[in-house]
Amino acid sequence: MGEEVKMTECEINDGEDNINGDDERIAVWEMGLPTPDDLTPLSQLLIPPELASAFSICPEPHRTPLDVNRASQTTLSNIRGQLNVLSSNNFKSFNETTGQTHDPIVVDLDNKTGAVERDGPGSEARKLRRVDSEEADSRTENSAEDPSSEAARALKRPRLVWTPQLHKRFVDVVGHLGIKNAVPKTIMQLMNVEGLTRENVASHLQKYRLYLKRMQGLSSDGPSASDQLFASTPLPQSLPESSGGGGGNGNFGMPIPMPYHHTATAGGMMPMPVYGHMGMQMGNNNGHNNSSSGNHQHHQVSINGHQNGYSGNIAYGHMFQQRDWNGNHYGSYTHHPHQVAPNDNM
DNA sequence: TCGTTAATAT
DNA sequence: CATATTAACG
Repeated sequence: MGEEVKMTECEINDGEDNINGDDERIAVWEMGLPTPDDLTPLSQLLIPPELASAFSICPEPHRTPLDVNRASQTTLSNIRGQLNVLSSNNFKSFNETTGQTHDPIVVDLDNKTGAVERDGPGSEARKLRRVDSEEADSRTENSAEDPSSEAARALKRPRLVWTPQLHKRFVDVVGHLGIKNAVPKTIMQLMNVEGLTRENVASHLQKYRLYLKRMQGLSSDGPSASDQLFASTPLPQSLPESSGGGGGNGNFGMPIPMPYHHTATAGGMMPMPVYGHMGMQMGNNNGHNNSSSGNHQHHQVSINGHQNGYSGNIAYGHMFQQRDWNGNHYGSYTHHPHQVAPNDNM
């Protein structure tokens, strides 16, 4: 069923530096926030792949700027509240290690299998879709008709792929909050990734915790080959979060990003798509190596409108598996359902 | 309602 | 088999 829809969208805001005053802090945050204009509309919103393919229609109205705006405001409000409550974690520069900043996360919507193919020039290669006997999804759009974007959202959401970037954000936020405050909702809010749900975060958090536990249990460190994603991220020093209300906690702060424009220097990171390979799985870390040897090209319609945003991206969909960046290949892909490989640059 | 944890799906 | 989603429970 779920065919693959890939989406990329973006929206993370970036923060920078620590500020002391709450007000100031907030102000900064606001600056960093995507703001309606920047937020940009996702290119496509997730739409049930099946529906899309069945009807060959492109997604709907997704979120209109208004929606985004609204969401943004909501987030902002929440964040404000949190900032006040959270006391202070001083936000600091974000990635000192990587030296990268957060990018807005982009959710890439791309359809692969079933999508809108109709136009496709030769896209005959339709992977065979299961006989559509009844696959046609009985449920059309009648039930709830809320043309609003919410409805669309409500419909089945494509499988979220935690790209390294997303995970990075996640880890950063968790580290920032401290174990105690790191709960799904808060994390989700701070990540400020559009399209990311509490459930998504909760699920990932679950895995993350298990990972940490494992790690901790097993002697020092040695990121097993497994946990590709986690292995690449620096473990937060789980410090017992202290701050409950007070003020500084012993936590180091992680920053949550702000307004910086990413310099698109020659680095080679652009927000684009590297769809090619790599979903996640890195044995060790990084380096971005995406050579473009990639073969698959999808158009990533990223509509990034952000000016300063950073972009990370969320990805849905399936993709072929990950190959190696360096030369290692993983052998496990028997039949991978789908994964989209986003671009990650951490 | 939210956060966890277990089960189920892909 | 790994990872993400859905269900169940406190």
